Amino acid sequence: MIDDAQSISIERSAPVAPFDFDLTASFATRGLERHAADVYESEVYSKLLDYGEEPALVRIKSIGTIDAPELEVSVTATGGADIARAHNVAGKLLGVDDDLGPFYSMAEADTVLSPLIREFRGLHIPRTATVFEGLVKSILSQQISSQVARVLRDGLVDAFGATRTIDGTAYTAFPLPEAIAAANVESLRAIKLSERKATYVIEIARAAASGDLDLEALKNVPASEATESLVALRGVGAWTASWLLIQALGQPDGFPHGDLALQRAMGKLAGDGQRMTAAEALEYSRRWSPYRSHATTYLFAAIRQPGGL
DNA sequence: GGCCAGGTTCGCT
DNA sequence: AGCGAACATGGC
Repeated sequence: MIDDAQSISIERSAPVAPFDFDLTASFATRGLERHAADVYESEVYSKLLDYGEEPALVRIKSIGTIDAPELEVSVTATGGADIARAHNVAGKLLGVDDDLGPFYSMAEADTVLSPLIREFRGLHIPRTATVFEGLVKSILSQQISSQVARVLRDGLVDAFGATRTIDGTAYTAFPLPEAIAAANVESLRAIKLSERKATYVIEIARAAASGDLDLEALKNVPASEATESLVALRGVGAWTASWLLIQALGQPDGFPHGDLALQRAMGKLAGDGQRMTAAEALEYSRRWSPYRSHATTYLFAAIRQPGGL
């Protein structure tokens, strides 16, 4: 393979301790070497970022410890990529600024959470590179098993994402709204989306690409307002919106009480063993407010473990 | 082979 | 407002 022309910029950064690099990177990739546009292998977390100019490859490795964390972040730019922007996004991908302290203080006294914060100490909340990425991934995940969702996400990235070869390895970025906006329903059906999901994703991509919908702006508004805007989109309900608060918008108190896996986990950990209803899960979760984004993340860390909840 | 997965919308009462 | 059906695919 022939590498594209490139320049490299390396910076060090210190996440807020405690920070477990392996746990956090593994959570971002669902324990896989590759998950959609994210790669985590040989102790390096990497992701090709595409903002419409030339893509930039971010590579992050740990050069510290859980209690004295330090990261080395390299940005490899092909052509005229925006290196400063890539460095800025890189830290957010693994939630380096995420301060676990207040959550841990609350969770220590909680019968459900206290074992989880010990088991997953140093897990930060990963963030998608763009709100669009989080939104599309969430829509693809609706109703189906995580196995099927993975097939859909990988298929979408492979079909519509920009690819660059760097140091002999091919990386693919999450597709830009423009790329999906230009697609048709049939091409998304070909990668196994239902006609309905295909329609929703194309509609949202077109709104984002045209500028009618400014998803990034949702990072700067209150959670209730962001939820209202998201739910107004066809294909987005309460479950999807709450996951976006957690995974894309950086809100502290998101809670997807409609989530079946979460309801099952809470039934086992805090109930009679049977799955909680959505209303029961929501009611129980109030004691974790305003740290429910963290609570959700730690519950899912347990859920996703082999043989987990 | 049928049923269920990390839901949502649409069309009926 | 509330309820049921349809949706697509992979695993058990």
